Amino acid sequence: MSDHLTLEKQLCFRLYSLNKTITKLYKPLLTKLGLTYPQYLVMLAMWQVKQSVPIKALCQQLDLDTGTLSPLLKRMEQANLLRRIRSGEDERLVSISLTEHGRQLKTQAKHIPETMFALTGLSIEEVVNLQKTLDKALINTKAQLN
Amino acid sequence: MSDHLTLEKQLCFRLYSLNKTITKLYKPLLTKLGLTYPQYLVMLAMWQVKQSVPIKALCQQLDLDTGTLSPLLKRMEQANLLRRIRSGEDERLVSISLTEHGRQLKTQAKHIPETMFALTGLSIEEVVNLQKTLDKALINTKAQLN
DNA sequence: TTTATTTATATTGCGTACAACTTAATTATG
DNA sequence: CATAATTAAGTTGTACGCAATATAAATAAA
Repeated sequence: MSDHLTLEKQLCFRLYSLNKTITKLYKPLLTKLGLTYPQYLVMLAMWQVKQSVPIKALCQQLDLDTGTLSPLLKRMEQANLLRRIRSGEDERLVSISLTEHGRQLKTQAKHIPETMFALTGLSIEEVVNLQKTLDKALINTKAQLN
Repeated sequence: MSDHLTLEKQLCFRLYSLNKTITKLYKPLLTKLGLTYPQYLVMLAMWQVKQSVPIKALCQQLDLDTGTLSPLLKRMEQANLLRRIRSGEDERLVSISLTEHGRQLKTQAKHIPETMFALTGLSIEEVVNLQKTLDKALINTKAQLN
């Protein structure tokens, strides 16, 4: 009877649309730091560790494959954000470490989470609840991926 | 004190990640119909109308610009999903209408919304609530886009 | 009614995103 | 030990997504 094949009823379209809109809001903030949004995600991952990280670990953490990360990291190395060093022990491994410039960028990025939170116009409760639901959906959907 | 610059705390990373995961879950369903996810969104929009739709209207509805839609629609025309017809009244306008094949695909797509809902593993209440929060965030963030 | 501005679409260039494939190194097996 | 299987990165090809630009048509202004 009722038609579910409409844009308005699609949860996934909202997700797709909000993701794009938020990325656009990040843009002016990240451009100041010379980063794109996926590059910012790499920086978030790297700022959390003191040592170098193998590319494989970044792939898993960011849920990106090497087809995306390899050229992305190459561009970030050219931008002097990080270095790629092939491991001596296992010549297959390439580890990423931040440059001094990459580490220092963290200071300039400190305000971004609060700024973005404000731009969503959601209350803390709404965000916490949203996180919870998204986490549940993430766990469930990832489990379906084969 | 507490570091907000971590992947785990990022609402936006969850959004980004879930959006990608869901797109991957759509893939096998849509490949059967010869569609990509953005192409499926175009079909959802077109299935709701009987007549032709100007590209401008699609851009607004899908929140995509012509740099994305122009080549996408060209590929869909080549796949015999739709036709692009330049308006006689206003030669600038190009209107999109589905081919017979494009219209008939709707039947094969009918099950997709329910299938995808099941894959999220969320309850109806959770989805309704999620929709509500996403809508609120969408309205707020779009208002910030100048 | 010429000229300027606006509007609709298309094109170019860059950066993801991912499937499929390649290459080189390590580990497992016979 | 030699070979097969596995693993980590990188490469190739296709499709977005968008900023910036181009083009052509319609409207507004002078």
